[in-house]
Order: sequence, then C-alpha cells, then structure tokens
Amino acid sequence: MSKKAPSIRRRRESLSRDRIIQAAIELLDSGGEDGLTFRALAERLATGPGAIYWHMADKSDLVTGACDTLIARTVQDCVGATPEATIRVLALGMFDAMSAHPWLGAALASPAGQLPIVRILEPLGQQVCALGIPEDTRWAAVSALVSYILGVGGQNAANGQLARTRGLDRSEFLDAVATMWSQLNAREYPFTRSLAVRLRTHDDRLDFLTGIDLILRGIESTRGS
Amino acid sequence: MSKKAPSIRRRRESLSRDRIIQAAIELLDSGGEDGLTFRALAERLATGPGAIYWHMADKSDLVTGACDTLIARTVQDCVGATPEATIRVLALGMFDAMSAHPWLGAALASPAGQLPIVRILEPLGQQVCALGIPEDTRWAAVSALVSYILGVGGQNAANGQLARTRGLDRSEFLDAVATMWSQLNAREYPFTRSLAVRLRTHDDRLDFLTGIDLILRGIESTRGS
DNA sequence: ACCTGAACACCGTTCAAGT
DNA sequence: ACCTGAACACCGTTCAAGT
Repeated sequence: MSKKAPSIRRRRESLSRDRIIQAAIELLDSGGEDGLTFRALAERLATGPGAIYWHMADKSDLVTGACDTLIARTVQDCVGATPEATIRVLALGMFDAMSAHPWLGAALASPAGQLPIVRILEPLGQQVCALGIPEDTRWAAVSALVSYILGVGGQNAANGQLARTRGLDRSEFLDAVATMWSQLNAREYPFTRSLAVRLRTHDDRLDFLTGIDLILRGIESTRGS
Repeated sequence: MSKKAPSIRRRRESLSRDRIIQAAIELLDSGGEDGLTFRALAERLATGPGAIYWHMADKSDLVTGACDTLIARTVQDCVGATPEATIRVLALGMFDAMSAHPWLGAALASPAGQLPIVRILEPLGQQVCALGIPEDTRWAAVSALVSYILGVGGQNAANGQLARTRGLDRSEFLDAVATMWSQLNAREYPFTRSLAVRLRTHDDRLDFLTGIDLILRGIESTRGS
C-alpha cells in the first residue's frame, strides 16, 4: 500500500511470513479449520507447498501466526474510563474477533494458541492490578476472566462449526438445538429443557457481557477481604 | 463380567458400540488426540477399519461417545451439603476428569463435545436454581460456570499436549513456560512476567477452585438485586 | 537465498465381497 | 446382520533439484 513504487505489478511480490499468514487467515475465514491446507495455501499464493516451509516451521506455526496477528489487532488501543470498563472492552473485543473468525476460539484452545493468549492475559492482568486487587487473588481473578473468555469462544466456535457442517444459518441452528433440548427426558433434564425456550431469543453478546460483569462483581467482592 | 458362561473364551466377543468406545478412550489416553485412528482402533479390536463403521457413524461419533461416557461417569452421584458445595464437587470432578484424560478438554470444545456438555450443564443448572437465583440471571450464572470449567480444561489440555509433544514432564514444562515468560519485554509484559515466579509453585487444582468460588460469589451477589 | 513439485507415510471413509 | 480389507481421495512434511 505504500506509494514508493507507483505502478509496479504487485502480483509477483515474493513470499513473506506476513503475506503467508494473511492468506492463511483468509483461508480459515472462508473454509474453517479444514480450509487451511498447505496445498490450498500454496495455490492461493501461486507457489508450491514446499515454498511455504521456507518461511514457516509447520502447520502449528501457521495457526499461531494467524491467532497472534488477530489478537494483536484486537487488543491494541483498548481503553475505557475505568479498569472495569477497559476489561469489558477487551473482553468484548475478543468476543467479536471470535465471532468474526469462528475458527479462532478453537485455535486459541489448541497448543498453537498458548503463545498468542499471553497478548490478552497481559492487558487483563494490568487492569486487574489497577482495580486494586490484593496480589494473592490477582491470579484467580485474571485466570477466571481468561478462562471464561476462551470457554465462551470455544463454545461459539464449536457451534459455528456444527452449524456450518449441516449447512444451517444461525437462527436455523439455534432452532435445531432448542428443539433437541426440548425433546430431552423431562425428569432428567428439567433445567436444560427450560433453557430451550430462552435459546431462540437470547443475545449471545449481551449474555457474554453479563457473564463478565458477574465475574467482575466476584472479583470486587474480594477486594475488602 | 457376568457369570452365566463361566469359561467361554472371551477373546472373541463380538464388536459393540460400548466395546469400541472403551477402546477409543484407551487409545486417546495413551496417545492423545492423534492416537485415535481407525486403523489403530481396528488393530486393538482385532478387526478391520470397515467393521467399526458398522457400529459408529464416523470419527466424530467416536469422540462424542468417548466424552459422553466419561462425563456421565464423572457427574453421577455428585452431591454436597449445600448447592454451593455440590457445584464445587461437580466442577472439581470435571477438573479431575480432564486431568486424567488430557484430550477431554479439547474434545469437549469441539463440535463433537456439544452434546456431552449437556450432561454437566444440567446438574449445574439445577444447583444454581437451588441457590435461589432469579430466573433472568440464571443463564448468566450457569453459562459463566460452564464456560469457566471448559476454558480451564481447554487450557490444561493444550498445555498437556504441548508438554507431551516436547517430551517434558509437568514440572519441566512449567519451568519452560516460566522461563519464556520471564524473558518477555519488561515494559510490554510486566504482569505476565510477574506471574512467571508464581507459575513454578502454583497448584492448578487449588487455583481452579478459587476461580469457582470467585464466580460463586459473583452469582450470590446478584441474589438480592 | 529462495522456490519447485514429486514422493512418502500417513489419514478418514467407502464399498464390493465375503460369512 | 455383521465383518473384511483393498481402494480412493485426501493430508502434512521432506527433499533432491533447480534458479
């Protein structure tokens, strides 16, 4: 995008880690986890599978790079008026990123995602410190936030992948799950059945935020002790 | 194990869904997620890959069955003196199951895990109801608990898989992570660096329980509102 | 230094053929 | 009804060979 070389044919730019990772993200976005293949990636980059191995160690390196790029983008410039507000913004940013890239939740839960997770662990930890939480409960607070965010993300990813496999859109899928739940044995599964109704109308994003607020309240209640 | 046919050679019991799932669990336990293969499974059951397809729909069916069997075992007979105590027992049971079967966390976060998750959703939901939480915040409460449990499980699974790949035992692995964290840029990653020390000595199970208690306190603080 | 593409050792899944 | 095992269409990864 620089203006230095105005009308050079940019079709044959040489391969680079960044270009490869960008192409990997596009493949993941359009085809899910199974869509990322060395052969498909090579084709998209107009080269052979072997060329990619010159720049990337292996498939795990590819996934780590994709996660890292997206999380870095999500986390930058997240600020709110208070520590609580910033935590909410960070959490919502992750939620939205995982919604926009349904493979992200699963990838972060894989070994390849462990390094990128540090990028979200750090700012959350800083905000928890800013909340004035005593040192011995800081880890529990941050761990609860991170695990909750990743847990919700993983669930969304799994549901999205399930829906895609069956060729359903979001509301069709929710309807299918709701129907399945409402057919569960009434004596064994009263609670899950009672959720079935709620499922069709609920707002994922709002529910997610409610969960964050719940954890924040739990965190703040430890401040005095 | 019945006594009906005392000395029949039990080597050639015919295939069944249960026997296949049991073998699948053993394979997953010993070889991780990559260890479960139709060919390896067939060999262990002294048959061909095709035979398994007579009893199971596909690999996803295999994984769902394995998760379902383990969760059902974990959840049964979980009772405590109070709803809070029961929730703790349920959560710890899941934590221990995911520690004993390191592939379980990842499997539950995959599409194949969505059905088995209902088995843990239900008793948690029932206990949250028993806590007297108003209906409109029940879902947030249960969702926070389930997501947290699955999130922690997923992280443990990812770490375990990473450690296994590099042939490290638990303390060697923690040491490696702690070292990596302590080498992060001091200005960008002060919080993560401060965790590095703690990491070598912390108790996963205890930290997990602290997180559960944190969420429980958050839940209880909504009871009045 | 960087790329090519055939080849290797695997997968999940299918299916004609057997009993 | 249940099982066999060869065959198909893929994978990730390697590596001699090119430029």
